[in-house]
Amino acid sequence: MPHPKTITVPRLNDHLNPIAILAKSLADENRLRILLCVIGGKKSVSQIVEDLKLSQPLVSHHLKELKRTLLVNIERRGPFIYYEIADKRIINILKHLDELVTDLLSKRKSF
Amino acid sequence: MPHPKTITVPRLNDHLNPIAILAKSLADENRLRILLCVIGGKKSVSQIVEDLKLSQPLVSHHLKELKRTLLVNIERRGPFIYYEIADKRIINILKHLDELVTDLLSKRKSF
DNA sequence: TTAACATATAAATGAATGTTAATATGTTCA
DNA sequence: TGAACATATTAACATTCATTTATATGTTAA
Repeated sequence: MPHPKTITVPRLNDHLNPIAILAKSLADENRLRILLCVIGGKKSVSQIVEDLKLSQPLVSHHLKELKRTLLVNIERRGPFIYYEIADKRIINILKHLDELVTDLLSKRKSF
Repeated sequence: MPHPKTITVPRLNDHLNPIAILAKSLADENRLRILLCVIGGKKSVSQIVEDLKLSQPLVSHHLKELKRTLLVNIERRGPFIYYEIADKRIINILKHLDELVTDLLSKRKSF
């Protein structure tokens, strides 16, 4: 008869390394822009390049990292390669981070 | 009469830099361990050092970064300096990251 | 096959980062 | 004061990382 409330931080300690890897993948502004850019649905690399005004090798580089950390999925269609968000929950996490950082900053001056 | 559902990602795009900075602060396993270490309440540096078996300069260094990104607060009492979590919402965010990364990894093989 | 296009990869570079060892700063108490 | 302790800072180092430039791979269509 364990009470749910007694479990404060379930198993978090056992997964710190993958959590850190995932956080690192989110720790770059251009990667975040790319992630948000493919929220709406699949987009080709060239579409992302055009939308974000970033160089093609830079976008490919970051897409490779996002793919490595499983945050995006790939689909090849003809000469185009389409990327899409692998799991939309990441957007909610970004929203939570945004709320938190906004509150933290409103109480202090700056980073 | 805008429909709520039309707003997909509210304002997230305007805050990508602080979000990335916050994510970077979470992107290190030792910093995550230190964060979890001070969940329960204020802890001195030497207590953290002993709990985590990390060197004192290393703990001080990471605490400085956690403080810079506003994730911990400080209270000086005598020769001791106590650190505590600034906002417990960060724990929920870590839980969400954990759930997500667990699911992602269960579908694929590895990072 | 070749030309044109889409994407990935490689090499190079500067900057940032995590860690260790050594030292400095700051506080308390005798 | 000075000794003992708690914490911070510095210097040095190796490693990682973001970016640019140049080039390679792969696909389609003529």
